[in-house]
Amino acid sequence: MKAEEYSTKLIEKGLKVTPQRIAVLEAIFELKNHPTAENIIDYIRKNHPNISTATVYKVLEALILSGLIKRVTTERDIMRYDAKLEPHHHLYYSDSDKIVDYSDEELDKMLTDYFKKKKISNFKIEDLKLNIIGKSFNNRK
Amino acid sequence: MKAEEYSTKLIEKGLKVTPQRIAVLEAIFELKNHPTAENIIDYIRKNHPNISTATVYKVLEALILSGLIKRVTTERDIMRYDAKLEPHHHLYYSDSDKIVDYSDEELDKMLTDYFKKKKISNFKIEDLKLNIIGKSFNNRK
DNA sequence: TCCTAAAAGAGAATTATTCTCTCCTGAAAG
DNA sequence: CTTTCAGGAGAGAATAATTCTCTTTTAGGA
Repeated sequence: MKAEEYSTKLIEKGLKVTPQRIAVLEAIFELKNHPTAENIIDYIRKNHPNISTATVYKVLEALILSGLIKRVTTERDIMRYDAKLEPHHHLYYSDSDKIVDYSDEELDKMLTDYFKKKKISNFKIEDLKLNIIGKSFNNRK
Repeated sequence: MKAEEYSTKLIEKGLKVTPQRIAVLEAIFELKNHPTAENIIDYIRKNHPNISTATVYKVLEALILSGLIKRVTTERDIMRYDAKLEPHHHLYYSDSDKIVDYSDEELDKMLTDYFKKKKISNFKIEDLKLNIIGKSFNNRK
């Protein structure tokens, strides 16, 4: 994706366009495996050595508030980020820190249908995310 | 639950029984809303003022490894713990930090049936956890 | 009762994240 | 064209959660 496209995304959300914001957006879109803030900072510093960690954290916060990125839930005390906005679920590898996107419209339909019938008392569902925990068959990660 | 029962749990897992371990176990079982380490430490200190934070963290780690408790996934950088071992899902309140257990055998059956038919390539499923995000209808939390 | 490995304890160290305060920039107003 | 002003960026300190290191204590079997 080109810098111009990242600018467009920012403008659409009413955010000011700055080189740092483009760099953070680019990092999240390029890095696979749902990067941590540290991964993002390392990636950006290759081309942009002077960016401050505080700036990256502030940009991440702004991007989340605007809805351009999301946080991924984990069991660890490190936050991870996700550039994919379409509804999707995650495969959590129990033998590594790998997290892989899993999209499945049939599953989504089944789940929404299920909760259309089966209400949870005093709870209005906004989103459903299935965490699929497991590992690959072969030994290589 | 009585101290004796916590001892039994520890012994069953081959863990040494100590007052600190019983206190941590008791805290997690008594505290609702999936406590943080801080919640647990505060609770224990009421009866056991000298316990060190490092001990609590070490006990939590040991309990997780033995399978007596679990960590709950969150989007935050604070770890939370869960004493409930039966398969269950969680309701995440989007307007507070509340996390509530949600058990639903019918849902579990539907999901396992679904993934019995629909395999994910090169992935062996070990567990399925649905994160249900939403909020209560009324304003009170 | 004694012995030994495991556990607890204290406090420092580490790590991730957030805060504070200042400076800069770019658009808008005059 | 200059001034103003608000939002953003930056640096470094501060904070908060967790982990580590080293020493002392203890549980539980011999």
